[in-house]
Parts: sequence; structure tokens; C-alpha cells
Amino acid sequence: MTVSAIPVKPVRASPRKGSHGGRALQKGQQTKQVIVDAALALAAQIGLEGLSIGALAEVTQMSKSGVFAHFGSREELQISVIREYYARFADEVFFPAMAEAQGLPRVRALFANWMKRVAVELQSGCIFISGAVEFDDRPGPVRDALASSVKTWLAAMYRAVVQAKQKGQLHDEADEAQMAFEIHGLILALHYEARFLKNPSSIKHANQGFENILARYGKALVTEATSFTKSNPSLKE
Amino acid sequence: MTVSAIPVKPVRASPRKGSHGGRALQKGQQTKQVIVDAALALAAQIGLEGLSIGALAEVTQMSKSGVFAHFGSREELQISVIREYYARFADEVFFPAMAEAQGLPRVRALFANWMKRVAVELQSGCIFISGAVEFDDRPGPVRDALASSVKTWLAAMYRAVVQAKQKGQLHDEADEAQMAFEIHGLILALHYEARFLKNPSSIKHANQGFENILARYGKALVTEATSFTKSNPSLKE
DNA sequence: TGCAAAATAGCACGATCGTTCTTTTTTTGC
DNA sequence: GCAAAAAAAGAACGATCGTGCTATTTTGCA
Repeated sequence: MTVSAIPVKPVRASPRKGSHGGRALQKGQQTKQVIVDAALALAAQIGLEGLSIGALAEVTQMSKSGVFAHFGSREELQISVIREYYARFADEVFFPAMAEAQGLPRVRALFANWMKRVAVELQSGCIFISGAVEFDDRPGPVRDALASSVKTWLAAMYRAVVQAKQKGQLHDEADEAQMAFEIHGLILALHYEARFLKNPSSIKHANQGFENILARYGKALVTEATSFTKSNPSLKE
Repeated sequence: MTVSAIPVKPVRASPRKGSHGGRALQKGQQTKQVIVDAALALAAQIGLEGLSIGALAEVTQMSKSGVFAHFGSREELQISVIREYYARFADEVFFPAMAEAQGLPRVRALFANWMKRVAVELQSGCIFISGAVEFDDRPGPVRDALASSVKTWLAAMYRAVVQAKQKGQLHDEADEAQMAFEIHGLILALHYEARFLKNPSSIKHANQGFENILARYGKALVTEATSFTKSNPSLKE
């Protein structure tokens, strides 16, 4: 298959990485990273199942066997892609939000970062969503890796909601799992309606939906007075 | 690929269909229907892109070329599957709900039927969802057929919401498109969390989410007094 | 009952797939 | 700079894919 993408030259020989002399990656690790990067871009477009070693070799201007040797199997390649995707997702969505105070501010930040990322993925595609469809009844290590990544993220979002309730920022009857479920639905609807149906008002609807959820579960007037614990957020709280 | 499914014997020769002599389908149309049925089951499991003529021939115990001849191309087969899926969806979800009175009763019926169908599809898979992911940036007639089917259904749901508002059953500020978007999100989250993540409380969350939406957009007390126009629902209103 | 037409089978094609094995090239440590 | 080790290439494999072509079988109608 001819993939319309700009070829990515593998590093031919880069003796030391950059100028600051942190242990440079071995050559093999360098090119493996190049391959995984290309694979991630490819998988975002056409899905994890659409990932082919041949197409990947073409993009990276390597031989099929050269690409293959880094992973040993296609499944291992797919799992590497999932790990890479998860790492980037955490960097862009999760960690920045941890700088916000526990409770509603952090919930808002998590959602805002999530939205920001999905907005980008309306062009490139999201493998947490496409992968879920591709592997929803195909057991195996790839599915396991994907499900575990997704669960970790959703659990983080859920924890933030629980903390908001513990801080008294939500109604006493508010069901945290229910709230997390509805938020997840907004993101999925955004992805579906914007990316597939090309409906341009989806972003607005997703944001409005989030405000609606906050209005329903939150206590009416505390929305603005919650910046008191912005001190020293631990990454695993 | 070996598909673990019970083979479906094609009709060998059935001179007349049943006893009541309505114009029986030509033999060709009969087997075509058998193939499409099998293809629908297969596509629900592994996606429209996973549909292969070889696997289909195996399941229907025909030759590859025999199967192929009915469609002329794989794309045409996929489109046939989409049409069949759409027809069944309309029969199970849309038409029964049209028996309910315009307004909230019909909105409730549409959602309830939708839920009922998705609950079944938690085993088999939904090609409106998997297809959207597979074809979200793959232009062509298959994508067109799929998008048009989905849009038709979502528009029907939207119309029902609009009618509810026209009947004064929703707040004056209620945004119908917003409400339809949020409902769609609930269904998508249900499908994702139940089918992929195997989360058993998803159905409860989806139903609760729907009640939450109604509570937010509806006028508080009219929920029960809305059975006055149950007379003669036209199918295209 | 026979005959044209429709339906199905059989076979082959080029392409692509993941993977294995062997050989060549490049990198690395001394 | 040399030798050992690592990385990459090359070629081939069996399988499966969609599709075209030509036979064969089955059907529907006079």
C-alpha cells in the first residue's frame, strides 16, 4: 500500500545525542524510536490493525526485515505503539493537570487538556478509540496493553472527581462514577461527530456538555473559591 | 482466516417461498440475502474492513467467486451490509418508537429502543460505531453510505427532541442539538465501556445519564401528563 | 420436457501480508 | 584501527487478499 506520508529518514550515524552528554541511546534504540514514531502516526490514521511492517519500512526507508528485527512480531510493534501513545497522552493531558489544585480545578484541567488533545486528534485519529473498536472482542496481549492504558487514564479522571467530592465541591448525592461516565461520553461523541460526521459544532457541544455536568453535580456557588491548595501536587495522589 | 461461526447452508432449491404465494425471490436474490445476513454477522464482529470474501465463502459454504458474483466488488458487498444493518436498525429502534406520542414519550421510546439494541450489540458489535472509526478518514462510497445512514438516524432522534420542545415539554432555553449530542455520547460511552472495558455498570450509567439529561432539559412537572396525542403517528413526521 | 439464462464453481493472477534465514553492513569497545 | 557484536538488508516462504476468466451446474419459462 502506498501511504501518502513524508518519508522519515532514519538516523544514519549520530555518535552522540545532542551536546549535553547524557548516555546516548545505542544506534538500535535510536532507530527503534524513529520507527515507533512513524508507526504511531500511521496507526493513528489507519488503526493498529492497519499497521503493516511493509508500509512502515517504506515510510522509514528501511527494509522490512530491518524494521521487523526491532520488535520480533507485529504484536510487539503494536504494543510499543500503545506504550508510546500512552506516554504522550500522560505528558499532554495528565501531568500538566496535576499542577492544578485537587478538586474541581483539576477536574476542569483534565477535561480541558483532554479536549485539547482530541481536537488535534480530529485530524490524526485516536488509538484509544479506534483500538477499542478493533480489539473489543479480540483477546490477546495487544488488547490487554490497550485496555490497561485506557483504564489507567479513566481511573485518574475518576480519582480527580472523587477528590472534588471529598472537598465538598459536589453534591452529597453526586455519583462520581456516573459523572466520569458522562464525561467520557462527551469525548466519545465529540470524536465521533467531528471526525466522522464532520459536524463543526461538536467542540462547542462537548464543552457545553461539560458545563452542564458541572452545573448538575456541583454545588452552585463554590466554583470560584477553590485555589487554596495549589501548593505541591504529588504525581500519584 | 478461520472464523469460528456455524456454517450457514445456502438454500439449495426452494421452488416457492413458504405456502402463501407472494412473488418468491429468484434463487439469486435468496442466496444473496443469505450472504448478506452472514456478512452482517461477520462485519459486526470484526468490522466492515475485516469482511473478507474468502471467509464469507467459507461460512456460507460457497465458492469465493460464487459469493463475489453477487456484488461485483468488495465495496458493493460492504454497502449491502450497511443497508441491511440500517434497515434492521430502523425496524427495531425507529419504527416501534413512532407508535408513541410525539414529544417526550417518543424521545424516551427512541432511547429505550436504542439501549435495547446496543445491549444486544455488546455481544455482536455495532457497525455504526466500528464503521465510523474505520472510515473516518477514508473517503469513498462505503463511507458515504455509512455516514448517510447514521445521519438519518441521528436526525430522527433530533427531530423527536425538537418536537418535545415544540410541545412545551422542554425548557425554553433548551438546545435540542446539544441534548441530542449528549444522548449520543451516552450510547457511545456505553458501547465503549461495556464492550471494550467489560464494565458491567455501564448500562446503569447510560440510563441514569438519560434521566439526568431529561431532568435538566425538561420542565419539572410535565413528565407524566403527555399522552394526549397518541392517535395516529405518521412515519415521516 | 427442453433450452436459454442465470447462478455457481474452478482456477489463476498479481499483490501484500508476517515471518524466517542468511548475508552484508555498520557500530561499538578496546 | 581491529575484531567482535549489533543492526540492517536481501531473498524467499506460505497464506490470504480481491478480482477476472472460463466452465459447469442449476433454475425458470415455453
